[in-house]
Amino acid sequence: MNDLLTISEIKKCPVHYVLAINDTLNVISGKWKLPILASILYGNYRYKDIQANIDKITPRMLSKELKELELNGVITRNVYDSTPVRIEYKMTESGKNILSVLDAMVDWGVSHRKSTFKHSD
Amino acid sequence: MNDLLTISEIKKCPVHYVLAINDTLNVISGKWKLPILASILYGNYRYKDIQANIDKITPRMLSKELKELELNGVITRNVYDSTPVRIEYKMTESGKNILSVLDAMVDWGVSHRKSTFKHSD
DNA sequence: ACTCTTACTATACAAAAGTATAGCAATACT
DNA sequence: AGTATTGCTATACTTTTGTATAGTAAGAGT
Repeated sequence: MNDLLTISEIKKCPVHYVLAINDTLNVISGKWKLPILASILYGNYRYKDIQANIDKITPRMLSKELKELELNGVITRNVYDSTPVRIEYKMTESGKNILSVLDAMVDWGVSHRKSTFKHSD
Repeated sequence: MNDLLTISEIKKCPVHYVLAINDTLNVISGKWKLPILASILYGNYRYKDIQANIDKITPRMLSKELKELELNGVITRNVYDSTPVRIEYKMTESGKNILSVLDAMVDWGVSHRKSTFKHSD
């Protein structure tokens, strides 16, 4: 799916590190992955709620990304036999931990902006 | 360039966090960014060296990505007036710190793989 | 004048990622 | 039978990202 080349193809960085980095990138890259994860984290578990919560996402993209996130073990999909049918997407335990990566990204991003004197954007 | 939507467009997450995350994603996403950064980190400073070091990258992509990384304040470009001309790309101090993000990604990726019992890929 | 080296740029094309718009299937309620 | 709600799928299209291949510019050496 993602055939990013990385450190391994260059020198000694262990292969499983590279795989790990690629896994992580797969989970967070793309236009809608983070918005979706954030929405679920903030308590929107149902398709309609997530859709309403994210401005301008199309149903195609939403279901595509939800499928991928489920496949990657980041969220779960549960069907409840109420009526109308209720389907809930929730973060897995492992999925929740991805916040630590986001924290690292915020930290670097903020200090990088400071040290590089960016004003606008 | 990257109009990733994120947490802010969903709820309360502070805007500068979102900008920070987007900055970070811009620096590491795409097929060649990490290989290039890794190559420079490993001591390949010159265009030819980086190119020789990364299998199958085209000159177009290499110069495109180097420009972007420079623009983003992650690497510097220095021209030395030797002959033939020598140009060196090096990580900025801030650029080097992005390793902390990669560490977080490796950590999550590895433990996620464990907890999800992935075997192959 | 020709060749070598380094560090690229130009043009055309292919593949991947995302958008727009419409419609479907299941169940219940009226 | 008709309408509403939820959770999607289908098809066609545009945009972004990456590839392939060739060529350029500047200086030194022969």
